[in-house]
Amino acid sequence: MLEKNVLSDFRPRDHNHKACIDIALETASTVCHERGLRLTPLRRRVLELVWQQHMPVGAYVLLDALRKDGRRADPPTVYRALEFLLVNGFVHRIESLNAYVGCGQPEHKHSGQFLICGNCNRVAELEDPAISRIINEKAHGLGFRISQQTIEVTGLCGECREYSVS
Amino acid sequence: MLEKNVLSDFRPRDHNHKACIDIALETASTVCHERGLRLTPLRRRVLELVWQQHMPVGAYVLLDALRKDGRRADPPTVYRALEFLLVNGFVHRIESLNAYVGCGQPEHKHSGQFLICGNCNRVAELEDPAISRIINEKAHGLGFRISQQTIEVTGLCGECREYSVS
DNA sequence: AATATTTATGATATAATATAACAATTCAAA
DNA sequence: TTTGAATTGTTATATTATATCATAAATATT
Repeated sequence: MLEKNVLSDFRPRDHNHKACIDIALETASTVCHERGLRLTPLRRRVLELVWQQHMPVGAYVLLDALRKDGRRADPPTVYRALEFLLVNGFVHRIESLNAYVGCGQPEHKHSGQFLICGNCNRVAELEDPAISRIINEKAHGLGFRISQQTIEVTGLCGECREYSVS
Repeated sequence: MLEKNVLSDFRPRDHNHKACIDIALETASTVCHERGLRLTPLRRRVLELVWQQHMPVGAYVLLDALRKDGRRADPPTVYRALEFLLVNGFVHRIESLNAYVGCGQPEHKHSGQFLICGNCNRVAELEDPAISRIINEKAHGLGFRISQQTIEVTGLCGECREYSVS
């Protein structure tokens, strides 16, 4: 079972990933309607491509995929779509990888707390108030006002630990 | 007074910064001697340049500065020096800025927890065990084994808050 | 000290990531 | 249905980083 502070856990290799994609697209569509945002075919396609796997994906990988669609695409095409998706919470940027990953909870704004497996490259996203809170406390104690938290943890996911040497 | 979990607080604009640089270079020199590392003139100079301010500095800014020294320098020159300084803990990389900042505590390995002022660009470095611990706990709870934590918080430092609109 | 070995730097080229700027098109409001 | 705004097309370029091989400097070995 998924703990409530885990927005997305490491997904087993054999899960029904099509459902993940469908839900993400459906959610994005709904949220866009609610907010008067335009999920254009391009933006929708880029979001779908980001969701191809539960791994961060680079902008130029997305660009190549768009070209394989037969579409004319240049860097601004994908960066603008990513900008839209980022600003509206449909994807997060993984700073330590210069890459992008889908977010299943665009309904409410959050920075995301990421566990990144260095072996299989899968990502889990947490949104743990205890983590945010303690960082907030420490920052406030120094007179700092937080606008954004970047929390990216690399290591080995449970599955990869089992197959690696201790 | 500096709390013990704050490796370097936001420094007042009028502090004796030459002392910061001197101490950083002296510390690096000592640590290198202890560990059999070679703090070559180039590496020492790059470290000195990183320490010019308590702000993250980009690789190409360092490159320009090396050239102003009259030295022949190309990207690999500065990236190799940075690699040495990073691996040995004399500088940290700020992932969200693609930039580098000096570390005053190279004696023991740590990832660093950074508060980055979006107004004045100064950085404070924490090493707060409570933050690390809670992230560790949550990660372990998901079967994840951490190798590296990237914690970068952007916002406004106390001084800049005072001069900005609430 | 002379030579061999390792480590560091010089030098050239190119890869990978990202943005600026302006034109054309599409969408939506009036 | 025109008008204005938002989106995408298009070209160019900026920014960040690495690969590779040559040279030089430092250290180790004889």
